[in-house]
Amino acid sequence: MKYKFVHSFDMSPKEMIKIQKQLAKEVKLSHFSDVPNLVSGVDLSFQEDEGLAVIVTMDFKKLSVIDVTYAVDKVTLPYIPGLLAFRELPIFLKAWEELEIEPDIVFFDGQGYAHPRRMGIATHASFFIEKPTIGIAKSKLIGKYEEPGKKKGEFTFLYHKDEKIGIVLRTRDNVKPVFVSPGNLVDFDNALDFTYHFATKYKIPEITRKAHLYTKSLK
DNA sequence: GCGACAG
DNA sequence: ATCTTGTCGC
Repeated sequence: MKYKFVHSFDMSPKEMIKIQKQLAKEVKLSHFSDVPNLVSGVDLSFQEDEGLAVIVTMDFKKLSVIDVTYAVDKVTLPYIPGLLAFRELPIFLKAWEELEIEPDIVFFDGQGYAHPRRMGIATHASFFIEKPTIGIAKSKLIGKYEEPGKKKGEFTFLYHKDEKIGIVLRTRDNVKPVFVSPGNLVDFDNALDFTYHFATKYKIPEITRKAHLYTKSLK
């Protein structure tokens, strides 16, 4: 991978923020014009000081699971809003090394561009795996938005300091929306289209939902 | 100073 | 994220 991960335990929050600001300069919200073939969804679960990361790979068109990979490791950092990537990426990257498949896009459970420094976990991860990424969060971290219509498919944009940073998407009728944002190497249209493609009958799009289901059953 | 705050 | 039963609503 292009970037080496600096272990979080010998870093202070200030140093982590410095790294985020540096990486943020390299974010490219460019359009991904191909139709994805294989995509992966990532989710983690924790117990005590151990974390489990699961990567589920699906066929984009068939919406079928074709591979499940995971890794377990000790966690060294507590959850700190804005610094989630430093807590979860080390374990994810361990699982990523086990992956024998090359997905076209990788979805994360959390924010992408919709972050104080535009470096949510999905965006941050892209610099290590060098793949387009998208963030699907169950709640927002920052920003303001108008409530989207109550029907599935309706959406509004999330803004921060007058800049569009994400999409508030209704994936089911009368159910709280999810917060979608491009991670890196995809644009807002891609993030919305690709995520909505996985909005079947549940609030959480199938790609991340499947990962979450495996994360629970594997422990 | 106060409120907000991904997982 | 995690700890957890019943319960309201489509």
